Amino acid sequence: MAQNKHTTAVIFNTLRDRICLLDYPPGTVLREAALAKEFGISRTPIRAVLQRLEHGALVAVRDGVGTIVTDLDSTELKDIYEMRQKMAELIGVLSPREITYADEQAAIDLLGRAKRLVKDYSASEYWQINHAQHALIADLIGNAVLRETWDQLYYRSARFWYREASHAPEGVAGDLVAELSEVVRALHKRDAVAVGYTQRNFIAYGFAKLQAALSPDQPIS
Amino acid sequence: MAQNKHTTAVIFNTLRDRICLLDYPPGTVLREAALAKEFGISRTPIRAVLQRLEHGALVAVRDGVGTIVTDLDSTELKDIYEMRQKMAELIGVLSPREITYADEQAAIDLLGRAKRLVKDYSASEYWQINHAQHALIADLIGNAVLRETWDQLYYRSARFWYREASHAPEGVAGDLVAELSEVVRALHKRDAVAVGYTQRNFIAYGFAKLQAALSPDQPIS
DNA sequence: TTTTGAATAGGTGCATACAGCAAGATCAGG
DNA sequence: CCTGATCTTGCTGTATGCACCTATTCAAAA
Repeated sequence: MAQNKHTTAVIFNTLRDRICLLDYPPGTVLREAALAKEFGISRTPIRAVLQRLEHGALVAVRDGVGTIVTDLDSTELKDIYEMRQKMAELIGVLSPREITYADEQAAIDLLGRAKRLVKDYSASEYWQINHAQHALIADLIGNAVLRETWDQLYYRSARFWYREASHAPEGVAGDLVAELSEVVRALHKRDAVAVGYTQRNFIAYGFAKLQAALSPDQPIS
Repeated sequence: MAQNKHTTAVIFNTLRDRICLLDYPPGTVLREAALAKEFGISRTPIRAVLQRLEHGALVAVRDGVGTIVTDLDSTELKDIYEMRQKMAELIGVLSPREITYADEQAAIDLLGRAKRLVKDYSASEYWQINHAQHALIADLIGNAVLRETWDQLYYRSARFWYREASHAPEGVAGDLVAELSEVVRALHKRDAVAVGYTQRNFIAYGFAKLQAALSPDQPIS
C-alpha cells in the first residue's frame, strides 16, 4: 500500500492535465473519495494533491461541498495575460542560460510537427506541441523564480486558450507555425531576448483572440 | 476539538513569522507532533500548514527526517532579488488602483514611526513598519497575479534581510526613513509608477548591502 | 583501529473512523 | 398552492493507529 512521492506527482499531473484539457470543465465538482477509489489510494494523499492544485488556482476546496474547478471572469483573465506578457519580456533579461544547437534542433522538430498539423489537425497533437514549446522555452530561463512563475501562469491560463483553440481550430495550427518559426529564428541567432519578445507578442495575439470571442464582463463558461 | 479554517490561517501566519523573524533559523528541524501538541490540534491540519509553507519555499518536508527550514545560496538570493526589482517596476504599470488621501496618510504615519525608530531602535518595531509598508504598497497593485507574486517574494526574502538588519541595525532605520520619505512623495503626487520605481531602487540598495556582507558562493547561514 | 553491517529510535506518509458543515429534500403551516 | 423550518444525505475537516523511511548507534570483523 506504500505510495512513494512519485505516485502523487503522477496523480497531480494527471489531474492538472484533465483540468487544462477541459475533461474537468470549470464548475466541475471533484470528490476526494471518488478520486481516491480511482487511483487506488486513500483520501489523505488525494487531499495533498488537491491542495497543490488549489495553490495553483486551478481548483477551490469548499468545506462540506467538494473541490470545484475554478472559472475566471474577464478581469482575472486580463490580469493573467498581462502578467504573462511582462514575464515573457524578462526571459531574455534575467540571466538566461546559453542557447545551444540542441535547443534550435528541438524547436525545428516542433516546427515540423506544427506544419504537419496544419494539414491534419488533431487537438491532442496541438496540445502536445504547445506543451513541448513551453517546456523548451521555460528551460532557457536562468532565474529559477521567474521560471516558476512562468510555469504556473502557463498552466493557469492554458485551458482557456485550449477552449478557444477547440472552438476555432482552423487558424490555431497556422498561428502555431508562425510562432515556432519566429522561435526558431531567435534560437538560430542565439538571441534569448528575441525569444522572450516573440513569446510576448504571441501571448498578446492570443489574448486579443480570446477577448474578441468573449462578451465583456461575462464569465467564460 | 473543531478547528475552523481561521485557526489554521493563524497557525500558518504564526509559523511564517517565526521563520521570517529567525525564531526558526535556516536548518531548523520542525516536528509535526511537537507543533500539533503546541497548538492543541492533531498532526493532520499541521501537515496542511507545513505543505503551504513548503509551497512558499520557506520549508522542505523530508520523509523520515522532518520539516527543515530552508536556506538560500547566493544564486537563489540573487534570483529572488532580481525578480523583486522587476516586479516593483510593474507595480505602476499593470493597472494600479487609484491612490487616495488615506494611502498618503498611512505612509506619513509609518514615516513618523520610522523617524522615532532612528532614536530608539527596536527590531520588533522595525519589522512591523516594514510589514505595514509592504501591505500598503501591495494594496495599490491592481493586478491580482502580480500582487500574489509580490507578496510571496517578500516573505521568501524577508528573513535574510531581517538577519542583515539585526547584524547592522545602525543604518537600517535611517534607510527606512529615506525609503518611506520617497514613498510619501510618490503617493502625494498620486504617481503609482513612482511608488514602484522607489521600491525597485531600495530593493536594489538592500541587495547590494546583503551582497557586501556575504562572501561569494557561500550559504547564508 | 577502522570499517561495515545490523539494530534501533524517531520521524513522515498513509489509511480509516468519526465530527462538522452545506445544500437539497421533505413536511407542516398558512 | 406556496412558504419556511427541519431533516437527511453526502461532502470535507480532524484525530489517530500503523507502515515505512532515515539517520544514528553499536557491535563485530578485518
